[in-house]
Amino acid sequence: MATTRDTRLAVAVHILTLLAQQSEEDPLTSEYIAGSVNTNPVFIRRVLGLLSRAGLVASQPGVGGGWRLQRDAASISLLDVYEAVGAGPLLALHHRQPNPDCLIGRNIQRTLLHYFGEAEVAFKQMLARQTIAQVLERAREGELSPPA
Amino acid sequence: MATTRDTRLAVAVHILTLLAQQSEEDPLTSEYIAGSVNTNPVFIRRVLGLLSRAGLVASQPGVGGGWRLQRDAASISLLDVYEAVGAGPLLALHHRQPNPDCLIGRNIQRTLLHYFGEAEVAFKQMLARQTIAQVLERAREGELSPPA
DNA sequence: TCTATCCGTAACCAGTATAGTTTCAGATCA
DNA sequence: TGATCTGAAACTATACTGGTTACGGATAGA
Repeated sequence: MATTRDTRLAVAVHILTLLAQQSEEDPLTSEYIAGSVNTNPVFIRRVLGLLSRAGLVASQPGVGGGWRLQRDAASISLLDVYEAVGAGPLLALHHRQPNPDCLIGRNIQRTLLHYFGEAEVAFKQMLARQTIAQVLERAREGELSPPA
Repeated sequence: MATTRDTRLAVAVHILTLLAQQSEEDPLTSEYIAGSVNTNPVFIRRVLGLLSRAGLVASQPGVGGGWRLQRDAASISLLDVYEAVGAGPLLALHHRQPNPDCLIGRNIQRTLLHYFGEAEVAFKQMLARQTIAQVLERAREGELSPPA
């Protein structure tokens, strides 16, 4: 199956939140994590590979091995995670170069880059204020409120 | 060809900017617009259909027909356009339901919805401040600066 | 040293979305 | 009546996401 949209950020945050509630001495395997996310271990390892390259997690192979956080959950912002999974720009420009013989055509892309860029900055600034520790806390709080 | 990312917002803003510099009596055809965007008229008409349903443009069939703005360019924000083209949420959640037997699994999606939602609001608030009139003005300004 | 476990990665596949293309019915105007 | 333009359907090529299988290499423990 595929349902097509990129879910790597959601999965990455899920993974990091799992690791954040785990003790240092008890790493989680990609198999276990896949069970919580409800997907397959290979996809989890692919995402963990991105997080590892960004220095957010580290792995240990072999019996009793698995993954653990490399940084305090309160120091990992969602922007860190967003950048770690390497998502492209939020808004795409034209696939093909617009017509350079047209006033709008030859200026639109630079202009869009400016305005789209401002919106993306606002988006990232908000992500920068949110941390894995907050996500974990809020997920725990969800348990307290009576189920609807 | 396809290059896959959704370019409808970029194309929609391009279209509206073209129409914004056009006089009321001289509508533009989808064929002409396609020439500026450098794509085919059918795709342009598909996007124009969305803008039309949102009340931003109107069409007239027949000889001398075409498209014109229905609202002042200064009153059309990029958020209006964004919503008109009906883009989905910026950040996807998991494709499959996470494991409900896991604390994180059963709370992560609601939690992500909250934090992702805040980032999306910030993004949209910025788009709401930008107008087609500004885009047109900035595209014209680009002409004045010496080419690099 | 041997074996079980776990990572790391490649390869391949299925499902889906974008947008290019062709085609044609219907509206409008001269 | 005929030229022009919209509106929409149908089909296609391309590319992306993530599911799946497979296997090499590292590690720990018996």
